[in-house]
Amino acid sequence: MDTKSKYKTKQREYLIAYLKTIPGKHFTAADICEYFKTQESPIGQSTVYRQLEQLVDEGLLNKYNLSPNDPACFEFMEEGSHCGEEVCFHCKCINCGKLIHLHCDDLVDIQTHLLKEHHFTLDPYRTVFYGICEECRTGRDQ
Amino acid sequence: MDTKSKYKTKQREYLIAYLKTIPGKHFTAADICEYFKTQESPIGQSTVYRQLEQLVDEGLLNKYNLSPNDPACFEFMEEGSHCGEEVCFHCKCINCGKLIHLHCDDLVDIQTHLLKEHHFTLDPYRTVFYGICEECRTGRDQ
DNA sequence: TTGCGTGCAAAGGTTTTGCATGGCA
DNA sequence: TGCCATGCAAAACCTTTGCACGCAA
Repeated sequence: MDTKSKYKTKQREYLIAYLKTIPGKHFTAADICEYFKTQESPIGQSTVYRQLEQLVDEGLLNKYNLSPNDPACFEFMEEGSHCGEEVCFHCKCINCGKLIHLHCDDLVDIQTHLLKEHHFTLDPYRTVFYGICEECRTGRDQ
Repeated sequence: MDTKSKYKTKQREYLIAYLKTIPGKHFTAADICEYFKTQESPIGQSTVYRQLEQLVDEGLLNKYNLSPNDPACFEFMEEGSHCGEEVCFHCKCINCGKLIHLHCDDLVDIQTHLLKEHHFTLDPYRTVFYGICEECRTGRDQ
């Protein structure tokens, strides 16, 4: 599937330039729209959605479904960035909504296990572990 | 937090009765609405949403975020059912959309690992593993 | 010149909410 | 009787789509 964009537009250029300034950070399509509203050349929201989708297809961006009804969350995966080299997992706290990055080789074993025992190729960039973070667990009796 | 319902209404009773007939099956709020439209006593959609949410809080129902923009997916966890005794994980194929149940003790180790090493309490009933299923992997060159 | 990318506005679909009514305890 | 649950309609929300225009190649 050739999902690469064929034209190099200013909007795409500016978008990627901005994304490169926030590697590993999480953002929504609305965040991007907001940011570019304050810039010289705003980008229409349709374009933001379309470009983000395309960047996901191209592998430059990861997209997470954090909660139903909440906006999709993206993350720029710069080549050579801290998330680019090793596998990066995410944990999302059901209680406070915090999103935690995990770089742990042990979790890579999950991939191996799922593949060997269950013939399922896990995509860590799409998968989010849901649960309760430490603060929420120890802070209250839940 | 006391999230238990205080009143026992007919709608709630009928809803739970129906859910008990489809343990382990996946359904959306719209599915429930549709079903009850064909019954003697339909249930308003607000009520369906509110009751489903409540049942999730009570632990009788699991709720999954399968895809952004797609309706939330629920699953009834009957006590003593095949998913009630042991931990049940889910894998969702990004390609064909298939949802796979997994009952695997090895995956329970993930929970232990996440808790001990990362102080994160994984909730397997909320977590979905995304990836590529065997058919999609071997069927094509992806 | 060709046709893809853009942007506006509107539509789409799911979920939530306001408010009056009805039903459980 | 008191108060929660219901149901309708409308709103809210994110995202997609139609279409005309503009711009890259």
